Amino acid sequence: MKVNIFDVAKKSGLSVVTVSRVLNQSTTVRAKNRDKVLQAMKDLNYQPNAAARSLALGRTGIIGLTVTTLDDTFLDLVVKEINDRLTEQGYFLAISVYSPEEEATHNPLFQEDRVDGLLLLSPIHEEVYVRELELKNIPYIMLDNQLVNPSVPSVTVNNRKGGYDATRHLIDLGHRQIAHISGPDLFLSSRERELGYRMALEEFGLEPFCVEQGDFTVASGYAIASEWLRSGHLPTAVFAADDHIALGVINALHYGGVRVPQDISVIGFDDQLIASQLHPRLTTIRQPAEKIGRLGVELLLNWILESTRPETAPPHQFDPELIIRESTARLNGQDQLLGAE
Amino acid sequence: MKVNIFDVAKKSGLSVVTVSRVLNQSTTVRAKNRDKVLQAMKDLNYQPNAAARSLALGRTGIIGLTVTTLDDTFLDLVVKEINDRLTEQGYFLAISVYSPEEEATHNPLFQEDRVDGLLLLSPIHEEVYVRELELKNIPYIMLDNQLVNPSVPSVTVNNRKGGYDATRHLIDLGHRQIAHISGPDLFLSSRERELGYRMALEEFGLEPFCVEQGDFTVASGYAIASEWLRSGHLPTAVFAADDHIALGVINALHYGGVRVPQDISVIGFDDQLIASQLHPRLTTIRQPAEKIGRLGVELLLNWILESTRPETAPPHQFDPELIIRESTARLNGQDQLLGAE
DNA sequence: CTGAAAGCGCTAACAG
DNA sequence: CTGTTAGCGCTTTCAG
Repeated sequence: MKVNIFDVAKKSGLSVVTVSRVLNQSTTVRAKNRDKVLQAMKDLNYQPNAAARSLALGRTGIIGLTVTTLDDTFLDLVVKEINDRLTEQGYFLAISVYSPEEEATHNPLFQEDRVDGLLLLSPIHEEVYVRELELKNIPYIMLDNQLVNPSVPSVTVNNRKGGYDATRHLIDLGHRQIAHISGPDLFLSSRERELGYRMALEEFGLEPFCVEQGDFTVASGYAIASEWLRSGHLPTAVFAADDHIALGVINALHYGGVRVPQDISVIGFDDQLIASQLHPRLTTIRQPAEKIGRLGVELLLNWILESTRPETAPPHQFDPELIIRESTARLNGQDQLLGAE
Repeated sequence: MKVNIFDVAKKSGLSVVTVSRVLNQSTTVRAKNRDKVLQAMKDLNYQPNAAARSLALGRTGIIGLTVTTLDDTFLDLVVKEINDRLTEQGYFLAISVYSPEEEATHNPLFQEDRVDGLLLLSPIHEEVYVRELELKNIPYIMLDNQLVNPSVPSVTVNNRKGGYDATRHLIDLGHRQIAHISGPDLFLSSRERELGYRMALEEFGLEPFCVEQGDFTVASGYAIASEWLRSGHLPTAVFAADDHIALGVINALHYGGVRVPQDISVIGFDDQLIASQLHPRLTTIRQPAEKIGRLGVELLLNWILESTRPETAPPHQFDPELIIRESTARLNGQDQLLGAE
């Protein structure tokens, strides 16, 4: 049943080496012979064995990617970019979903050398993984990671600047009573976004209206804004640590008869697809997903091919981008919406 | 640098065979020797080579999964279930994202025998893949596929029943002017959901209020509902082919001053996470993601291990489930919301 | 319970 | 341009 390279050699009347050469697009094969080989392959329905190939070559051609969830626009974009770049270079991407609770050592991507390198996207307990990877000597790049460890190769987003820009946008619109709903403290990105918020306020001699802690879900934004409505103590603008929180806030405000952006401005973070489609279309901070993916692949492949660990200083970091849509407006604005995207 | 099984054998003073036995949890190794081997492995930081293993065993232990996108709650749930079940069985899941435009033959998962089997989740041009897989003789299962080909092993959802149940729910609430926004005609699921809708109406001697075609996006739902508002010709209830469309409809209606569910009821399909968090929390038809994943794995593993192609008759199909939340209510209901989940 | 030897299927020198 | 010959690292008979 299983047909191998010898069968093809026999059938084509040539040697296995020639067959192998055809397989590897070697140019040193006479056209006539190549055709013979190709014909034999087709006739026998030959499928080269990847394991044998990897063993002989000492490389698998596979790059692993770990993610914690799939239901997310940002991840989707990063992954698609990675996939495209990798395919371009003749590598194949294998994604593995793992829950943060699982032990790093349990992830089969780490177990044996199944991959030539690893990309870790938005990892949670990255220290554990780093230790494991260093021990196993697998090239890897952290993408959008949470820790700031100068010795770990990583591509990150300047969340502080994002937080600053978001807040600054609100200030520039005339707002002075600006609330912030943060993400879980566990995440550096949460802390950085909040820091950016505080920096912007400080720069203008403003105090935070209030800082509540959310958890990157619509429900948390909804609950917090509902509480504001109940207490009757409302800010004029809100910077939410992510789009889901922002959607929850807008949703609650609508229910409370408060208009966005006429009465209250709301800005999010991430540029989730859905947030750009629901009205008022959300003003937000977009993460440069493609750039992250592209650079990640570039650094990793370079490490693998040149076997030189990428420089970590200066850190590879991208600035996020302010996307102005319809959920923010000038304070007391007479329905004066800012330009949409 | 690279340490192999021989190094471990030497270091532990035993043979490679014994080391191999330890590696494979063989019970026929003296405890003392096992310890020696394990110690040597640790000392040398030994990593078994997956390629060599696969080559010798004739199997990779990897199951491939192809998806077209990642940004989706349903896919996320299915994938997580698959991942869990596979891990349980000692298999490893490798996900591959591919655009429908790519040729099946370009997908590296298909190229060489890298995987022991393949799961195709919500495939688009499945015929092409089927042909390829059959040719290459790779065990596979289609999950949530669009074509009804009785000879192809697949696990699907009864979309017709889902469409029927959704519509029936609206009818039971007293609605008679029920509109439908379908998905792209290309998808069997779209056509089936619409068919279910028509069947339910017919059963009660009702005519469709209207059937518009959407494309599974918030924007399409928004546009269509906006058009209704403009024309002033509104149904009392809407069955949207998916949650995103439903969200768009609700969003547009809100903007038009029409209340959901008091004035118009809206039901979706899929049970996307976000739709259950935004208010009014969406009444919808939930697809049995976990069941699909579980059965898919079961059938595939059975095929691989017993080398018997799964039965395709009767078809493996699950019924979706009506989830009643807040976006549907009795016709002319005095704010009479149905019970929430 | 342990080990020597023969592959698994393919590629990389090195000759011809 | 083509073929012979060794491995790549691991598992699996089959003896001991």
